[in-house]
Amino acid sequence: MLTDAREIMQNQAATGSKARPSTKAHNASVDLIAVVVAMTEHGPSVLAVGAGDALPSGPFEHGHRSLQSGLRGWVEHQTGHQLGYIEQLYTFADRDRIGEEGQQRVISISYLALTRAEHSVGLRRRLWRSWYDFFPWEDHRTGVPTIISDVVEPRLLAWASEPGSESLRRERRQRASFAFGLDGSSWNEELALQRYELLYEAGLIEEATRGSERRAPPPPVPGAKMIADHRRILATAIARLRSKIKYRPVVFELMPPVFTLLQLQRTVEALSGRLVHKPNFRRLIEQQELVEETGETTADTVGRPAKLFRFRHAVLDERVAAGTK
Amino acid sequence: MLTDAREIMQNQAATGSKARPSTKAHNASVDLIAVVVAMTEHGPSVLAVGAGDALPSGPFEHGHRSLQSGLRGWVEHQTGHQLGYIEQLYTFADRDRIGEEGQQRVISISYLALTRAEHSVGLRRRLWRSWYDFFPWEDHRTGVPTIISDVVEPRLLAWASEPGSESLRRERRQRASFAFGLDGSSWNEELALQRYELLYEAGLIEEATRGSERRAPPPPVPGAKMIADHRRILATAIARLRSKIKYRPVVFELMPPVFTLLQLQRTVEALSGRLVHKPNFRRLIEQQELVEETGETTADTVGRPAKLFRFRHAVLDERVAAGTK
DNA sequence: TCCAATTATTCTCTAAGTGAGTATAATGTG
DNA sequence: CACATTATACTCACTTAGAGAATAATTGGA
Repeated sequence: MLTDAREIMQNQAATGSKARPSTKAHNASVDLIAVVVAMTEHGPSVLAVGAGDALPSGPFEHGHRSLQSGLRGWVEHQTGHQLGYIEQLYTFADRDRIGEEGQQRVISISYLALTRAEHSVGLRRRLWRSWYDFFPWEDHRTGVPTIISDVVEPRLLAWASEPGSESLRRERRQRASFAFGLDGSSWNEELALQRYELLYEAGLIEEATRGSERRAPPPPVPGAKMIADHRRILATAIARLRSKIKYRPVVFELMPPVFTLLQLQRTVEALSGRLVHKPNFRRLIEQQELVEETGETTADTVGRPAKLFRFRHAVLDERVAAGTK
Repeated sequence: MLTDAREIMQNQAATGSKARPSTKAHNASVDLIAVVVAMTEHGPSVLAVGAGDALPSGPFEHGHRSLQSGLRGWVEHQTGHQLGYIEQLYTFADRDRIGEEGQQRVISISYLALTRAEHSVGLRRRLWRSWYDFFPWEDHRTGVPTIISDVVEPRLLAWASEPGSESLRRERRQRASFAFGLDGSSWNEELALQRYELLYEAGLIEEATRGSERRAPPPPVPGAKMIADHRRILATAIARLRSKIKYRPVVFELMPPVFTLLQLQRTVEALSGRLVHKPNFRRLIEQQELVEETGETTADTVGRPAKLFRFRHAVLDERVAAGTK
């Protein structure tokens, strides 16, 4: 069907400067990359492979019914994890990765998947790592991390003071303040990607200085590195998830079937990287009718026993907006 | 760089059932598809090619610096339009479109682009069509369109009454009510994609009954058809744009450099398909400081002259959230 | 047994935001 | 100069969101 459109386009393009003489199909290899998130004892964690510095990924194959099922198959077969929720993140073409034939480019399609760590089956090699290992400046649950005032802020200010036009310097200072909540700005947890990109641009991310050996790069800001652009993809996933939990009930994909409201709150806090007001959180959850009581209570720990709840799957049909803002 | 990751994955996969023996690259051809939106005299319009039933699209080429610049190049050279704002929509692999060699699949990457119709240069063949030509049920500016109560609702209810389990029928009724604001539900303009998918699933969209000639399809609901899945891509774009204008100042990409507040309001209304309260709209725009006065006023029409405004481009740096909710 | 510590749960208060209506101002037209 | 028309300003009720205080039900030990 689409051939019609392409022919039309090429006929039109024939009058432009980018006209292509032939109808030869243009080839690329397609990679599927997954950011698989689960809650572990170490906090919000991501499934890593290799030396713990790579996201699961694999080529899109003919046997795959669709992109999404291809990804699902890869992750399930490799790690024994059933992915509950899958969402496409972004598609990009890496300019620097030309295949040997020169006629090949790599298209990477990245996904965010949510699961539970217990869904792990078998003993295959895998690694859950807290995403704050990769982004230590993103965890504000116990206040603004010291790394920001000790390392990030001075280095960004140094970068913003490099020789150049005054307007460039002011713009850099402004972007740094905005992204990291410096000066009067407030911290916005959804800016995870912008923060990573800013540090990358400032040369403070290890991945940014790989390959180009022109001059000695400045020592990078703390945070575990990843191969290729995987850390950027992870930052994209974090930003997307932090935004999404506010208007869609996706947190429950990370929860056990039955949980207390505090456990739910802790999960939301772990994802967003900041604490929430407990009574307000409860009010929000209950007035949205996201959960229903099981009738049971916990007895395991100290303090008053908490009621147990389960997710009301019916809300998925009932409403459009429902989340944990 | 990514080769590392892929090798790791394949080593792991070797223990799974989907192990692939070779490292042979998997090929696909990549199509870029653009939904180019502008305001014309006919309302919110989309750039169509061919018989007005196809979105501009073209293959991703080696000369393209990136996917986005590839798309930009295609559209600019074909239509003379400068695309201000480009945003990736979705990437999908069409199962039914296998290339002649059998070793080929088509990956389509769709984009939403915003421009102004006046940016048109030259006389190349092109066509602006109101997007309500394709989705007549989406325009609620003059009340609920009659097509909903006259055609959509009865046909959907008939579909929801087909033989099957009672739970299936109830679920269908519920989805129809939710998507189209029937019964007690209220209309939600952001559900454009869900509505199209529901009609498609119910066999009421012409594209849904193409190819399969098993039995006589029911007559489709009014609305211009498009080739392949282009109408679905357009629905995705509409939904995305209707959502986005609420929290990001993207409307201004569609506005002339200088405009009145009423013109801005009419544009927002045209996009969202519903009327807004004029005083509240003004209050919102002004308190967000999205615009600044030029000092001039209009003199062209009847009534009190309106102040002219221009977009404050500074807001793009200042804030994260800024829109026309 | 009873008090302290701990966690759960409910309420209140306030500020800010949103939806809807009303009033006033400035222009052109008959 | 009344009047239609569009622009602009103001008000009010209602809902939502942030923050703190108060009360309830447990466990662990003095």
